[in-house]
Amino acid sequence: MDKSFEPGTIESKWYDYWESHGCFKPAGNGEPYCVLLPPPNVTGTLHMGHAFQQTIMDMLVRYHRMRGDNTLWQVGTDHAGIATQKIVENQLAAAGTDKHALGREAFIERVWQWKGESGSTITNQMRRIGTAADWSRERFTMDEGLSAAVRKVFVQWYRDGLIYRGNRLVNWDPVLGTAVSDLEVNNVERDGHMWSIRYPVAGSDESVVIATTRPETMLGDVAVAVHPEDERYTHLVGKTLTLPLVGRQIPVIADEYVERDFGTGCVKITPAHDFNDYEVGKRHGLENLTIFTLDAKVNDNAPAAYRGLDRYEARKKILIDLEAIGALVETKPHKLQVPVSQRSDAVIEPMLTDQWFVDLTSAKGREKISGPALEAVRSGQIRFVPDNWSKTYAQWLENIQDWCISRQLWWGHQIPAWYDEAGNIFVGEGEADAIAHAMTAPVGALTRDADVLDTWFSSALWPFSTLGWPLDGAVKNDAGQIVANWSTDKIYLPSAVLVTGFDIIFFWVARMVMATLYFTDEVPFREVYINAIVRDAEGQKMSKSKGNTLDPLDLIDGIELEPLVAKSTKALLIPQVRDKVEKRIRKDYPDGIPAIGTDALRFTFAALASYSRTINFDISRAEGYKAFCNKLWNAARFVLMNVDDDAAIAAAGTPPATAAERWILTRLAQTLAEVEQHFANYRFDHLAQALYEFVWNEYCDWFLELTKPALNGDDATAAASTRRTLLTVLETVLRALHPVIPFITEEIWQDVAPRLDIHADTIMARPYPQAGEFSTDATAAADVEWLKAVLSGVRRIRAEMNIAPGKPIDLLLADGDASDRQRADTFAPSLAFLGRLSSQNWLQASADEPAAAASVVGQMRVLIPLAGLIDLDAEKARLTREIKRIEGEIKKCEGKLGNARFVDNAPAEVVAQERQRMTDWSTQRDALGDQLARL
RNA sequence: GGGCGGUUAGCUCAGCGGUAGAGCGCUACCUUCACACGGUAGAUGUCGCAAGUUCGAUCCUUGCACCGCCCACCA
Repeated sequence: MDKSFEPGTIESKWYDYWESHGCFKPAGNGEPYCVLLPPPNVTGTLHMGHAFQQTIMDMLVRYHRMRGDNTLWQVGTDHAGIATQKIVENQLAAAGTDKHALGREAFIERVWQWKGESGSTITNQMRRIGTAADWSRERFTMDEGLSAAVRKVFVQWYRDGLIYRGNRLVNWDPVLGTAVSDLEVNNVERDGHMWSIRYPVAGSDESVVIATTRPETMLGDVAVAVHPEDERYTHLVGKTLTLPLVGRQIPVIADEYVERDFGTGCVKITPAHDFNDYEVGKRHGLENLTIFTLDAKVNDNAPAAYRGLDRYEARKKILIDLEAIGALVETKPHKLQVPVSQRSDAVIEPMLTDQWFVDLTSAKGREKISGPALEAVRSGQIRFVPDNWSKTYAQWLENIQDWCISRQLWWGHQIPAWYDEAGNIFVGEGEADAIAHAMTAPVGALTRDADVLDTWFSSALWPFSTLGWPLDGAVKNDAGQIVANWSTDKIYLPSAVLVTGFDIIFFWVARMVMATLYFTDEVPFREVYINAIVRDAEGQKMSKSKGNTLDPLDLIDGIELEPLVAKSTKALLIPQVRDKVEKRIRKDYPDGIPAIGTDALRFTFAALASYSRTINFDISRAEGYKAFCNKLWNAARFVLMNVDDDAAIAAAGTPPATAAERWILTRLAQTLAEVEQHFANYRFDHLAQALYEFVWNEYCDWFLELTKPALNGDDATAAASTRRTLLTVLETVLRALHPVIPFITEEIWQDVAPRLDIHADTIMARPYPQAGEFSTDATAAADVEWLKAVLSGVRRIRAEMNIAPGKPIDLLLADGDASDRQRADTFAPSLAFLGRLSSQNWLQASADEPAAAASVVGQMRVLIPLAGLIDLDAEKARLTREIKRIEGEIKKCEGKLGNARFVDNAPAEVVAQERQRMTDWSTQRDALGDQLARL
């Protein structure tokens, strides 16, 4: 083995081996355990969030597979309608053309081509993270089987009366030219204005003043509303106003929606371009007057002067014109929330359009779809981890709106609906099926609906569509192999746990619950683990324009400064931003990013994965875990070095010969028990910490050191037994660590396992270790604690008295009892080796006590004679300091024990514990006090 | 407006009713035959503020302050 751990050389070797040998496929007759990968965008690239989330899934999958569960990690990618279409549209634009020039069919062909080129980028990146996913079952949301599932679900919901088509006000993205759902709209605070405009009452000198942030929409006003009990205006209700600039006559209506205290208490009503106004309009039977085209220009319903103007140009002109006629009463700055499309940053324009909806709000929609989804979480059939997210989930479902599922795009699942020349709707899996299920025969030719479905519609079916539903056994991959069989694969439903981010609880999680319950009567998963969001070391969101993103692959492989700068600034078009980012990177990573390897990156993710909702990724922390990998590596080197060919190794089943072995096996069992708990609770941070501490602070710091005297001593039995225990604990802890750090554990295990006559192709094929496999020994544990205490005392004296670490010293023990004497005998070689002692003796009762530095273990004094080593004053000062500290502790104990209410009310064991503490401190204080007196 | 988090060592975070912890960083000493990606010893905290419950509160309750996120938004 090399002197230090070099991750690069082993990672691809083992990944290729595992994948090509089918190690990631479900196997065995154990309990089904399925994890669904949230399918990433097919043309995307891996970011830190993916890497973190996938590491968590991979740890679970590897753990359960080793536990013998029939484990399936279902992977795949999402066609990501808008995102993917946009990329290809940008490519076309760069080439000086556009999708309309190409035509729909050619455009879609072009997208498929792009998918073919870049679709495996992210899955190959996933492989670098080490993900043990069954790639032979990889799916794509637009593959044949999933498309069949989409059609079947759409048609079934339609026939069950749960999908409808309607002309509704929807969030319209005028740049992308499509409707988007409520969830795809962000409200962003922007500086704007509030304008007050005077509307004259027809045939009167009176007028009302309305306030608006969007004066251009006045072109579509059909009323002005006041509160029914607002006495300022009751006399005007029912009267008519003349809409300035337009001249149209509009009524004054009364509606409780109006807040009397806000503005003037008069609200202009534009039902076709505002969601609240739309509701008011419905209540009052008002006309919906659309005044914008689909690309947000003023249409022909407006006066000629404004037609064709963009909505913001129209706003300017209208304000000028209002000013000119004296109708503009006031202009003041106003902060407002602007609805912005997530995908294009365009300001959303509410538009009346024909769209398809899933009914989630009618009595039937609630009973059949949204209600059961709510109930599944309320009843505990689905459990959120951490639990508080179930509240978020429930509140959204309680206030849910119908789901607008149609998108005016080309890339996606085209809606299986046709229209005849009379406008009748025909829905079916194909044209013939649609006609066959219709009440009436079509009038003339059928035309297919041009729209596609929201990307999340197909994602919602992921839990069962990937298992082969509804084309049982008929879906084959390019190699002609069947990828999924619903009749046999449905054992993986419900899946065990969904690992995902809170940002898609509504987009995805809730919709999977709705669809899966409806079509399979099963919940899609039993648990939902909501992982944290990854931020930079300062807690800032990672963003390319800030220059604080990290590419997980750069952490794994390392990257020099110049390539890092080049890559981080490449896509940035604004020079100021580019300069800022470059400056930041040169400051943050003056030497580039060191290669830490996949294992260290994964360990870091595990160590950061507490229940908190954000994690701040700090490279220095990752470097620390790289050191851990190196530590493990070198521990293995030490072990292997000591079990070379002719070294005797005790036979399997031989009881451990030394207390040190019994102690480390005890600690191993305890650690494994903790690890099992932490896996069950998804506390990967505690899991990582428990294993880290065991390996470093116990196995390496103490056990390896304790084996040295045994390995080099005369007792052949002890040496042989020690070799077996060294190997056993190492082999076991490698398996325990494998789900977290798969590569290094496999690499080392290959060398270690054969020494124990364990033969398997891969560590993945071996069972996960269980606490019960190792017997515990409380006596041995206490013995080693004693040894550690004595050595700590000796080392502290050395350090504080400035005795060179390598200088041999004499040890004198005094006042101990029989058990101290026995332990001193047992551990004599260890004490000599670890304490660098030239001699160790018990102080004879009759002998004069030499001047010595002291520390106390229980009843026993640990003495280092001072002669020639140190001066008395230094030791006196040291003892005085120590006694003072102990007296502080005693004072605390006295305070408690002197309080009658504490003694009376606290549990007996707490009081007993406090008394014991008091005794221990007092013994120490007395012993050190005596020592000081002697000096 | 409704909801959910957070505030603990210089930094990043665990702990959550009974002696304040980890990693990184810091100080001193040590190239000892697994490892300097190392070893040994050490320093560092009125656990956001205030009141309450309790024998006892970093931990429970209430209020407050600051930071953050989600949802809904008065035109």
